[in-house]
Amino acid sequence: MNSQYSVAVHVLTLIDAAAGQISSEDIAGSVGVNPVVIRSVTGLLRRAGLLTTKRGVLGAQLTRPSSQITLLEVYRAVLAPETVIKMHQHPNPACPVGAHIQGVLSVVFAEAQAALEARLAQVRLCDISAAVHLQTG
Amino acid sequence: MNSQYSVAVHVLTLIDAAAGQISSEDIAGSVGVNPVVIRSVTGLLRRAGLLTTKRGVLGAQLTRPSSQITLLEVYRAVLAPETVIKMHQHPNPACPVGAHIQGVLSVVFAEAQAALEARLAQVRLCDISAAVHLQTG
DNA sequence: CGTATATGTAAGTAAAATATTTACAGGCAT
DNA sequence: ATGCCTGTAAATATTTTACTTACATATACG
Repeated sequence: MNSQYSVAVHVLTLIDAAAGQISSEDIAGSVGVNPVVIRSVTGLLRRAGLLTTKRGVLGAQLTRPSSQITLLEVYRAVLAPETVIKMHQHPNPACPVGAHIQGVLSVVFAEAQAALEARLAQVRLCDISAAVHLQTG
Repeated sequence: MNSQYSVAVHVLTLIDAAAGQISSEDIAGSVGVNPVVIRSVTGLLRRAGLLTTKRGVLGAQLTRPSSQITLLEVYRAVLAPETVIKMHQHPNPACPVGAHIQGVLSVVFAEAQAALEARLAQVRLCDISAAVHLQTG
């Protein structure tokens, strides 16, 4: 798994706090990466319908209040892996266990993934913003 | 995340089915990797107390019935990541959001991880064995 | 006792996934 | 028209993962 998901939440938190008036370069400065990385992430979030941006125009706007955006939606937006648990790729189909282990494990891993996603669905972007600003004092 | 976890479950399933009388080369043939990879995984499982092996002696034995081994124990045994969700590494401490986002996200990610692990704790090795052998017919 | 065979482990190489950077196109505003 | 911003492609670098080779160590059996 890459760090796009974590970056995406950071980006959305900044946009939420800045009320949209923030450049990809400013965001990049806070996240600690190249502005190109930020624009790549905002592109994913835009295609997922979580924010709007315009070529040539500074800023980004959330399409909904942060109280109506869950971390699961963000997870899906950045095309994070279907299952975070990785499967080995070349079991031997000539072996009874090798032939069926992937099918069995894919069910188990999907259940574990569903449990993880259900937890992410319970956290809203506004919860992240609130927690961050609490610590800011 | 690497595929050691998935391989470990496969290995344990084979040992369970073979009642211990199986070589790392045979296991490698079923898993589809080099025997060295198998011995590396059995090493982790041995150090975690899930099985015993001996230098020079063919085979591996589970230390407990497969009904008393959960997939969470296997997960921990192979030193799978503390959290499967990856965090970005260099947020800017001079920015209020950058300074606190890691602390906030680490809590959220830990909760999601706990949900995933709780699900893995509910699956026993014998459940995997049973599911595999059902499909074998 | 010594040979064959098994596991344990280190080390080196190859391949793949991530991260980073450069370059530039497209669009808006003053 | 110029400057500034976002969008995107492409190249490079870095890191992680996978795979392989080599060999040490231990046991069993003739």
